[in-house]
Amino acid sequence: MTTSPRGGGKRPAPVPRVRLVDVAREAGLSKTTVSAALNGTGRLSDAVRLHARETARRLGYRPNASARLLRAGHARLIGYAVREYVDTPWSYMESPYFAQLTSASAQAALAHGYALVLLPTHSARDEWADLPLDAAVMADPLVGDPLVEDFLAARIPVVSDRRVEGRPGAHWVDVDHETAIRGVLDHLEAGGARRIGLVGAHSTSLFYEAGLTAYQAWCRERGFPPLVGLAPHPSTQATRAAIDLLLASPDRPDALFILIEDSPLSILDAIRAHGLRVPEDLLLACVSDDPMAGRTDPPITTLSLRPSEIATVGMELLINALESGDRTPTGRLVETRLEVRGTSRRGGGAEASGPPRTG
Amino acid sequence: MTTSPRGGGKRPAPVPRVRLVDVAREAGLSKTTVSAALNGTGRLSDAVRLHARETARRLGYRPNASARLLRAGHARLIGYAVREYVDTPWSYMESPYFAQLTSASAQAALAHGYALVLLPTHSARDEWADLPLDAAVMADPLVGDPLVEDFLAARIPVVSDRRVEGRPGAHWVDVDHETAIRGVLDHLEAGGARRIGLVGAHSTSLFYEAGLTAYQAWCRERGFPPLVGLAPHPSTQATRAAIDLLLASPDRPDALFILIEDSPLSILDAIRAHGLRVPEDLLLACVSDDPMAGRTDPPITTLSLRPSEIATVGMELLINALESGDRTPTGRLVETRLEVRGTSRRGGGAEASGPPRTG
DNA sequence: TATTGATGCGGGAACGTTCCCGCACAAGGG
DNA sequence: CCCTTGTGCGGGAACGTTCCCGCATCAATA
Repeated sequence: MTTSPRGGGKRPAPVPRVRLVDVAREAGLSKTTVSAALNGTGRLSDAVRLHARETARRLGYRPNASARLLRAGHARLIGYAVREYVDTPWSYMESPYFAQLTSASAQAALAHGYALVLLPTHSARDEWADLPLDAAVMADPLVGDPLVEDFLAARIPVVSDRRVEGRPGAHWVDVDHETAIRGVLDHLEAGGARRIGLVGAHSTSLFYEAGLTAYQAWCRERGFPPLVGLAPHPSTQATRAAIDLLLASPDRPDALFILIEDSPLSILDAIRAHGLRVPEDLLLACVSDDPMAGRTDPPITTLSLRPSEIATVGMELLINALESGDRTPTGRLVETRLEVRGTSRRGGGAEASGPPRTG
Repeated sequence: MTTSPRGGGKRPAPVPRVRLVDVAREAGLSKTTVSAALNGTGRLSDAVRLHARETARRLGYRPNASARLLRAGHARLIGYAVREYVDTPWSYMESPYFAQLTSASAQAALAHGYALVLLPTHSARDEWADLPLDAAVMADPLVGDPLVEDFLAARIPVVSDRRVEGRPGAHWVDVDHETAIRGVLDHLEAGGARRIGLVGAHSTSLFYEAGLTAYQAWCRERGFPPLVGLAPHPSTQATRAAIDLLLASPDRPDALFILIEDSPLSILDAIRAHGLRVPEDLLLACVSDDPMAGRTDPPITTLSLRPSEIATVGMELLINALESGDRTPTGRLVETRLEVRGTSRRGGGAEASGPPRTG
């Protein structure tokens, strides 16, 4: 249904936009003078400046953004794409990590006077070639990501939230996976766990690989058995299946560390379906940035990857590189944060010391 | 070997971009010809077209987006701002409704060849005046929203997800609140409820007002007592307090309809804290687009506002208006969807008929 | 041979802005 | 009275692209 207050429409009437030169003519000035008056530049008498501004206001003049851009040589526009969910292009907003990364990126960009453009996951060159992008944020890039290659080839600086080799124009921010993982494992061990199961996923993402490697090294050092459940992909169903597999095993873990950022509720459900109590029968820690994790019963101990922090730092790096014109790659590590909550504390006592930090 | 035309600087090496004219010179052609060759336009021999393309490829030519925009007169860029959360500028991604609205908007825009630019909630004119925006999406605009006014004044068409009066360039998509609310209430009544409590919020959003009005009218018709719990603002804490108030009352409701999109888990918790079983002691229906609602125990009956649908239809309206140049306001209603699940079905029987639709 | 039409390519204006200049004029010092 | 310096404003080129033309050339037809 369409509300159309006036049925009989004439031509679309392509109202010509009022340009700088229109204002100039109306004011009896040159466009140079009007431009200077509006921008607060140049040497002008107050009378002329005021007159120009008043005329512009009266005519409803709006400068043409495209023309400014062409002159300025940059658009103050930053592309943003999440590369992980290539199959399900737009579902990443459902992930708290990416939701926070996205909004924090937009916020950080705007704080520097840039705006963020949302690109689709599967973005091909022709999707953004027409966009005057100055830089790009690539969340969870693939290895040898073609999209990243495209940007670099176009000499558009890129920042990603995964460590990459130093190539000109390719910047990165990441967390110290090894330290973070070990921090969680140490914490679970301190809570009495001796058989810590790890739930990871097959993925293009480096995160799971790094996590698995660190886990195995840690187990070897401690002489603990490595108990790994691997989901074919990081989904709720697959995660649950992996958990089931671990918990159904004859030598069941006494603690679980979920590397996959999944719904906190679903994870608790999966465990309870095996008749296990948390934390009495099983300690639990999850990688998650879902605020919900703090509101479950019991609240879940989480390792936060700190997407907001990553976004802020990454944008800093990116804009630094952009405005200095320096293409030498830069990178920074940000600290993860271990939020110790009920699922990893037996007896519900106060936590040992302040929230341990890793990194 | 190219003769470096501009910038004989020893500074950070501002590598001169290769322009169309550079390709033309290298290929021994005119820029007109090269342009036509690359764009697949004009009348050119295959030999020349190939040669031009090859030369462009060899030199790594990338067309300047800003220049194209200036020529084309439009940027194919659409602004996007969520106006509801003015106080907490970027937190809207945590709401499934807005998360879905955002990603669906970006997706729909791209399907039409447009890209979405994320604007901050509190966006002032100077934040986007430099952006070559062709149109804008305003999610949950305020009444007489100054940002909307700015856009309209700049002759930039706007679409919002709330019904607005017909002003030139202002388009809208909305759901039929009345029908939707009544649909839920009818459903709860059919499940045996006679004392249906409503939890709403004070807000700038029309949604709560419309909901409350429809509810009160419905109760009057049925002769049911209106039991309303109002949260001062739509937050988890305030919602819980409102629920508590209703459930602690001596004449407790036998069903609850939560108008506020809150965490499904938190709502179930709030009810259970009163020692009530769902759906045995209390039927429950919530306005929510959180996929989690389908995975709780029992799964929650929800009224979906269908943000993806709203975004898709809205983008259609917007781009239609944009490309036709027609500023006469248009609007469309989309159907809500009532997902009947466990919390509103006593005995866990199969549902009466297919998922009732409203609208 | 002259006329027409089609084909292949290039010249140059336009898009709307900013900014480097240059010019006119006034004031002040020698 | 001339020279210098400073002030106020405008002319016009650039930014890099697209696209409307016009000018050749050549084949086909009268």
